[in-house]
Amino acid sequence: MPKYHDALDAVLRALADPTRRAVVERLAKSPAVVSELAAPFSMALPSLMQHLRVLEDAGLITSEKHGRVRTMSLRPGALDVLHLWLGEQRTPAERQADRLGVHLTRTTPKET
Amino acid sequence: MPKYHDALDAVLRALADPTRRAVVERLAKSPAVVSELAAPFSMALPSLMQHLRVLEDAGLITSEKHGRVRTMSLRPGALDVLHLWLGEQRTPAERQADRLGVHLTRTTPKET
DNA sequence: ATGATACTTAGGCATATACCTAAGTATCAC
DNA sequence: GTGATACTTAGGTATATGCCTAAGTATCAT
Repeated sequence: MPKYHDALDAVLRALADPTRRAVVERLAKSPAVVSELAAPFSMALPSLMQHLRVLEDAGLITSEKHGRVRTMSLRPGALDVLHLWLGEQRTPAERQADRLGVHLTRTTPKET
Repeated sequence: MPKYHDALDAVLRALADPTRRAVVERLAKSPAVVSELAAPFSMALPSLMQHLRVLEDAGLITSEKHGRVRTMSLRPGALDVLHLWLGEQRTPAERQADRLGVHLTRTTPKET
């Protein structure tokens, strides 16, 4: 029953970390092998690997190993669950605006 | 410079917790006072308050106190930053599909 | 003024996270 | 076979997170 929520939870937890988000951003461009993914970070390899595992467990990425090289890819549609949830959290006011096809200029958060 | 990323980070961290997500979902319907928000949870009030604070610090919700009652509301547009980021993480294949106006039937995640 | 309400503040604790180093294991190149 | 390469596995640590109880503070009701 809580399939959807569990998936959403895993995805959000995974994306809550900057390193993992950076990996997702990189993989959005194209697949890459572990060492390529690790290169931009000052982190030890095992640490980065943990992040990759979290992403894979969340279903955000997939991997395939050929020889000693593992290639990681962003799972197409993996972010759909988030997109879906996001759509449900629109305030009544926003829904109204949607209906009218209005684009509101947002009141900015406080700081510029 | 990292304004956007900081905001995104705060939002994602805030949404990574199920309790906080539940609060957001509740507030998406309408504003509510603290005790209303706390009611559905078995959690002690101070614990729930901490969550509310995280949400407010992330800019997801706002609050106003009148007398001894504090009313919390979902900040319209607060989730825009996430929506935006999400749009950027589409794979080349997905972008292609977008361009064609194609709706792919997703390969489901492994478990039904 | 007195008690009940509706939060708030102030510690404290236990588990979860993010990292690291050291020591494998499997391939690949010679 | 040997060494280099590309991960993997196995602990271990330090901080962050989530939750709690106890003790306020500010309002509101009588």
